[in-house]
Amino acid sequence: MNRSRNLKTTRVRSRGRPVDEDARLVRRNRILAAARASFAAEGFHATSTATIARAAKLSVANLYQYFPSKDDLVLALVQQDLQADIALVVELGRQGPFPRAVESVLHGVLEERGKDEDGFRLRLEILAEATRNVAVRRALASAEAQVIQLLADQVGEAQSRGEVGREESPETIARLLYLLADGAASTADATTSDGRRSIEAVARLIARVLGPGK
Amino acid sequence: MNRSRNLKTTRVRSRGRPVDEDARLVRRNRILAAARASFAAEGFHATSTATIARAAKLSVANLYQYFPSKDDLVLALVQQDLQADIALVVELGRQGPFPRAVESVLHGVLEERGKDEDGFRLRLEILAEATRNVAVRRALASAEAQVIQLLADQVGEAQSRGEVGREESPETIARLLYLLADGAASTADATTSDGRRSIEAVARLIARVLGPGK
DNA sequence: GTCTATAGGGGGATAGAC
DNA sequence: GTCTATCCCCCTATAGAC
Repeated sequence: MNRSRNLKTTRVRSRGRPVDEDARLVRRNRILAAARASFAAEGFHATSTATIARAAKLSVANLYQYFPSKDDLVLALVQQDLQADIALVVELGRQGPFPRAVESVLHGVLEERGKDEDGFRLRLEILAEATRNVAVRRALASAEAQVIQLLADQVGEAQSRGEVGREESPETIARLLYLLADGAASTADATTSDGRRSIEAVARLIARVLGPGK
Repeated sequence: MNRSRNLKTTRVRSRGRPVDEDARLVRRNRILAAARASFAAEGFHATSTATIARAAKLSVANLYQYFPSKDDLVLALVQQDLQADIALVVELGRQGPFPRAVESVLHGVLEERGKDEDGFRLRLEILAEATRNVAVRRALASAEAQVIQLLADQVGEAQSRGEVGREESPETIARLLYLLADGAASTADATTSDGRRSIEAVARLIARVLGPGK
């Protein structure tokens, strides 16, 4: 739609014509959403471009007008997902005064596993892919560093407010939270009620020992 | 080698002829070793049977005499690897009196990541595969339950010896250790010296808070 | 901009010779 | 028991019509 038919010139560059950028973005996001569901269901390598195109309701050739290769599509999705992870951690860390925020983080991770199963499958897929794909590895390492830094900042502020003991550095505590969240996100039986109960117990234990000096 | 040429009958069953079972086992293990390296390098789905056969120095058709399908080969490897994980955790938990054994577990996991990189890549691959392959999922859930149970037993004994406080149940503490180990095994920057240092600090923190009553 | 059709290359698995 | 040769399907990516 909105085709200009009086301009049949082959190249129309650098004179910022509209070109329906909005429609392009909408379609791009539709592809990403389809790719997300497909990759989560079958993994990056077992998912064909045809499957994604079908889910996004366009042709394979058209898909290649939006992403130059399957690898580029994978990377775009990885970056989008890592950003969501960062946002989740930050959001969770803000819930309540700090030692209890630890419980919020772990509890929130478990909640998310129920609500956004695709997100957690994708996360495992990204961890595995990072061991062999350089671009994915870089994106993951960067996101990881950001999350730990953000957590450390939150812990530092909580220490200033006297909500968390000063026996350990903010970095160490942040790392501890990250390891626990990582574990809770990967553990197979976090989908069973027994598994979730145990993880919540761990969260309470950690919150208790992190409290202000005894 | 050792071919019997006077028995050209098609089926030689149930009259337990030698049939060189030993050679068969050797070859089977050579295939598993080749598959392990190949799967770790490229992942289950991106690795072709031709790649594995080449690495094991036999033909694809011959490989199919040992494993009826690629899926069966994957599953055999998964089970072998999960057994190794269990053995590792048990071994690590035995090193030293308990609160310090926590440090041994995390330290040992980091050591292993350096020594057996293939093992850790495979572990991520297994976690991802478990989300879509029922047989792999079952094997993983079973191994996970075993590891947590073994850890809980060790913690319980340590509590009897007064090495660990009784404020928390053995199961909760075991789960905590499992989550940390899981996190340490997945975390991308556990391969950097900064990352390792932080994780060791976490281990010390946990060992300290688990010590016998204050 | 979007499509259909197809190129060009591997993939898993097996038949049949030796 | 092991191999070579091959079947048949599906993959990523592109050419060219509309």
